[in-house]
Formats: sequence, C-alpha cells, structure tokens
Amino acid sequence: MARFRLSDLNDAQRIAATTTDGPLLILAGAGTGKTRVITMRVAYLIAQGVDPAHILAVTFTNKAAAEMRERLGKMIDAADAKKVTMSTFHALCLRILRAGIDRLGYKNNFSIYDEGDQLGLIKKIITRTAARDEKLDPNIAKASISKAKNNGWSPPHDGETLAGAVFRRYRDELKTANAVDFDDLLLLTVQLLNEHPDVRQRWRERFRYLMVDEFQDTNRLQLELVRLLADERQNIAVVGDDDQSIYGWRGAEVSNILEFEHHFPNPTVVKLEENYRSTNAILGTANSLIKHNPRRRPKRLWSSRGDGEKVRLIESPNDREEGQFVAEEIHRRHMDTEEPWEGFAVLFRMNAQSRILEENLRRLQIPYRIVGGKSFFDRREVKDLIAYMSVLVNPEADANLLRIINTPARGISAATVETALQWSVRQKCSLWEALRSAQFVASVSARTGASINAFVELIDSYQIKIAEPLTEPSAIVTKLIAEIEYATELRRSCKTAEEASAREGNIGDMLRDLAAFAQRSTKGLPGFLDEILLDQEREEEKQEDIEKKKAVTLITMHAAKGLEFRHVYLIGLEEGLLPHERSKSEGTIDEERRLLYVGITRARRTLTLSYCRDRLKFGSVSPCHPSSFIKELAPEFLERVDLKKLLATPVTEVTGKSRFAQMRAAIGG
DNA sequence: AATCGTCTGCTTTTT
DNA sequence: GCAGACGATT
Repeated sequence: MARFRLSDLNDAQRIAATTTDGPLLILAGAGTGKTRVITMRVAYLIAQGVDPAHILAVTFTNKAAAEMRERLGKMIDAADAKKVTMSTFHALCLRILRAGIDRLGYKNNFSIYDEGDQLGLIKKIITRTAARDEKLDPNIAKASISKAKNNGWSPPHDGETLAGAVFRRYRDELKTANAVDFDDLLLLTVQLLNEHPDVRQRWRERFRYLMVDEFQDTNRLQLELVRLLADERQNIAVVGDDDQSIYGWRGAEVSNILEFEHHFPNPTVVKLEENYRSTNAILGTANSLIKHNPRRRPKRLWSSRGDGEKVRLIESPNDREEGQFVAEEIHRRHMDTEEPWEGFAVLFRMNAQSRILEENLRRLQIPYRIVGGKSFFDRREVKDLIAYMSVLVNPEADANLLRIINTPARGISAATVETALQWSVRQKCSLWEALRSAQFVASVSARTGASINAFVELIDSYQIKIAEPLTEPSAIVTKLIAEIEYATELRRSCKTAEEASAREGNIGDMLRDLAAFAQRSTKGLPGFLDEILLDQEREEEKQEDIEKKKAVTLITMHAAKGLEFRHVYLIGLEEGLLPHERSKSEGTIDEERRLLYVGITRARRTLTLSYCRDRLKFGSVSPCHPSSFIKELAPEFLERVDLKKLLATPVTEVTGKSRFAQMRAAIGG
C-alpha cells in the first residue's frame, strides 16, 4: 500500500511529480524539495501501474543514489523499490558495457583505470614518444584527452602534434590492456548504443521512464546517452538548477539545461521556487547576486518564513584574524545559545584556506571535520591490494600489473620491466603477454627468467582458483596475500610498527568488505572491484558513521552543494580568490558567481560573509580587495559589522535564549 | 633501493 | 610557504 501523499506537495511540486509522459524539465532551485519530488514521482509512476523495473533514475554520486533509494523505500513497497534502477551515470554505463562491450572488440572482464592509472600510462607514453626538446605536461595531456573524448574528437592520423600522438597511443594501449577509463565508460556506451540497434533496442525496452538528477552538471556524452535511451518515448524527466552549475571546468554543459527544449521538444516546464530551507534575508541576498548572470532561466527563491537575521559582512585585517574571529565566534555562539557544533559550517574557495581555520578551532578545542581532501583509496596498501585483485580478473591491464609485479620484491627489476614493456609495445600486446612469451623470457638472463616464470605461475594459479564458482573470493585473496608475505613487506617498508599494523588493518578491512560483498551478491570478485572503483566515497562515509561527528564542518563551496547548515560562514570573499583570478582570465566569472550563490543558499538561519585586507599568498603578505560580487548583494539584507565592535560585545543575537540558557544552568537543570 | 635535497608552481574534483 | 616531483647521492 502506498505510503505517500501528493497533498504533502505544493502545487508546482505536484505537477512535477504527476507529469508522467513526455519531456519534463523541473527547475528546482536550492532547497525547494527536489529529492522529495523525484522520489514522489517514482512512487506515483508505480502507483499508476508502471512496472518499477522500467524506471531509471540517474544521479551523479553514489551518495545521491543511495539517499534516493532510502527515501523511496520508506514510501513504497520494498520489493518494488528494489526493482527501480537508481544509479550513477558511470555505474549505469558499466552495467551496459559489462553486458555488451564485446561488440566493440573488448573483453567483458575489462578493467577500469582510475586517474592515477591514467596518468601513469600517459607519462610512459610521453617519455617514449617525445623528442629530446619536446615537453608535454602529463596532467595537461590527460585533461585534453578527457576533453577530446567528451567532445567526440578522434586523434589525428598524420601531421600530428605530440599531444595528438599521445592521445592516439593512449587510446590504443588502453584497448590493448583491455581497460577503459572513466570517460570511456560514457563514450563506449554511447558508441555501443549508436552502432548496435539491437543493443539500443534492448535497453530502450528496459528503461521506459527516465529521470536525471542534477541535469545542469551533465556533459555532452551524458546528454547523448540520455537522448539515445529516451528516443522514442521521450519519457524523460530532468531535474536541475542552472544557477547551481559549478562544474563547467569538468566538462559540464549548462546549455544542456538552458536549451532543454532544443534537445527534447515541447517539454512541460515546472519551476520550484518555494524554498523550505532559508530565511528571506538569505534568499534575497542569493537572488540579488544571481540575477547578475546573463544566461539563465529567471527564478526567484522565496520562503513563507520571515526575513530572519540580516546577512553580516565582516572585514578582517588579515586571514589569521579572520580565522581567529570565525573560530571564536562559533565558540561563543555555541556556549551562549547551545547551538550544537554540527550546526556550523565554514565555506571557502580552496582547500588551502582550511588550515588557518583548523589551527584556530583546535586551539579552542572545537571539534571539526574536513570534508574532502585525500581519499582512503590513495593509500598504498589499499591500491596494492586492489591491483592484485584486478590482475586476477584481468592480467592484461598493465597499470595494475606494473603496480604489483615487483611488490614485494621478487627479482623482477625496473630495468627488466622496462624491457618487457618495450617488447610489448613492439608486439602490440599487453605486458602480461610479454611475460608469458617464451621468446621474451629467453631474451633475459636465466635468473630473471626464472623470477618471471614464478610470478606468472603464481598469478595463473590464483586466477584459476578465483574463476571457480562457489569458492569464497575473500579466502582466496587472503591466501594470496599470505603467500606473497605482504604483511612482512609492510613491516619492512614502514617506519613504525604502528604504521605497519594500521596498514595491515586496512587490508583486513577491505578483505572483510569483500567477504560481505560475496554474501549479498553473486557477482564475485569482479563485481566487488566494479563497486569499489566507482564508489570511492564509501570509506569516508564509513568513517563518519563510526564517529557520527558532532562537529563544525570545514568545506569547499563545491563540495557543499546539496548540503545545508543552520549557520554558515563564507570566508575569503576577495577579488582574485572568489572570483578566482584564473576564472577572470578564462572568462568564467559567471560560474564563480554561481559558486557563491551555492554557498549562500547553504545557510538556513544565519549567514556571515567575510573578507580580508591582507592575505598570506605564496608565502608573502599581499593586499586584497573585497570581491566584486559583494556590491551586487541586496543592501536591504546586508549589515556591515565592525570586527572590533563585535569582539567587544559578548553576546549579539538570540540574547533571550542565551539568558534562558544561563538561568537554566544556574538552576541546575 | 631508499633517502635526501632542490626545484617548481600553485582552484574547484560528483565518477 | 609548502607540498609534490624528480634527480643526485649513498
């Protein structure tokens, strides 16, 4: 029985949730109940008799997909909810490719190269290809390859530049390695559906109702994929907000949402403008800023809540004092108003800005958490283990093989590997095939040859074990780790015993994850690898679960999208930082404005903006000017606050509650 | 093979 | 001002 009520929605939301046929564009401003509408729409479709298996909802992050799934589970029958496909673009593509990539000449056990693998391969190709005086930054090459793939460009065949040659070799060597990168997941899926009508038809039959979340962040390939799937029925509902498009630098095309009518003619267009998150002072400030953007769909967020407190604007002498002020004020407000730590967030443009904040928060013993930063998947031992497991599934993926071929040391030196690699390039085969080739092994010393043969036999034997159905993959991998004495290797290579055991613990965690995966899935080791490669967030979430942190949040404005906090501090609002200097030269100031807009609309109750007169930049103090965005903000909601006066006054807002709290404390309960 | 020292060059990072 | 990359050194 349905546990959802359409009457819980406002008029616009209800239209969005109940328009089931034809293209639908839902322009969902910040805090307007977007996820609610999407899940309600899915529930409504099912209530109308649509088979849940025919519904596809695509998101950008695993977190968003999981949240949607959870909410849907509360609304409708659990069995039905399970049948709905909710996945990220990349996970969807992976699924389509695992089923049919052989049509494109790959094997279905292909590996996925992460950005590190990509970079490693590109570096190798550059050093092999470039002439002595030629230079090409691998990171730039990687970025242009990604851009080229997303634009559907092919590498040039002749009269080629170094960059072009690197692109072509990169593409060819990936294929030889039976591997794809993140861009390929999209690119090859589009290619597969384009070139093979039967495959296309199959997936069109499967997914008859499509929904795409965060549509403003889709790139060209993602739009193309959606078009391919939606083609005949045009049952495509997209949700997004052009004002929150902040990933243009990653290839997102705002035009996808701005010109939705062009891609999907005659859509129903619904605007969600009633905001359930913030006060009108905050929304008015946001509206006044964003209306300065030329290319946008006009929208005005409003709330039935009152104006609330004015937005404060604070000037600090320098970044140190800014950090000190923010930390001290959060401390004071927490003490005075009993506002819990997790009600506060400090938002900034670059991660480097978090340092000063951290120091000040630590000094006052305020608990904090930093969102983003380095992933657990960057850890050496985790990468090694993933590489070992990947090699068992697909030994042709050079990147994985290279990682483990001599870890722990087994007598296959870097020089030997280099020779093998050269041989494999000449033979247009994978490194693995080179190692297996009797002809190659004969070309190295007897001793090295023996080491290579032993390694090949090791991998072969475990490959056979892992391929057997009904065997427990985690037991096999555990045995492999023991056989190569990886723990010994860790103890040898770590400075302290604690570090070694911490790393060993990470290995244990991952093996337990694998065992748990095998319990709930039939997809075995390959399935496990797919999951961890496309969900790098998992580990981080786990950590949060353990601590359930009651802490102040430090976060970039990018990473803050989709989150909300009662009290938000936006720091470093200076010309050159926000908007960033580079955006000014690159002509992407509109996106910087949207970034600030995203930051502002994270705040539920109070918002404090701050800039400095001086800032430590590249080691030396340099003067700064207030961001040009500040003068675009509606003056009626803005209050300039003098830092000195503020520090002199012990309690500002919510004095009543503070007194009440003090009285209660005095009474003792 | 590991470690030390110097050089460089500075956003944002869903997958 | 500092991290990360890379080459010279033992």
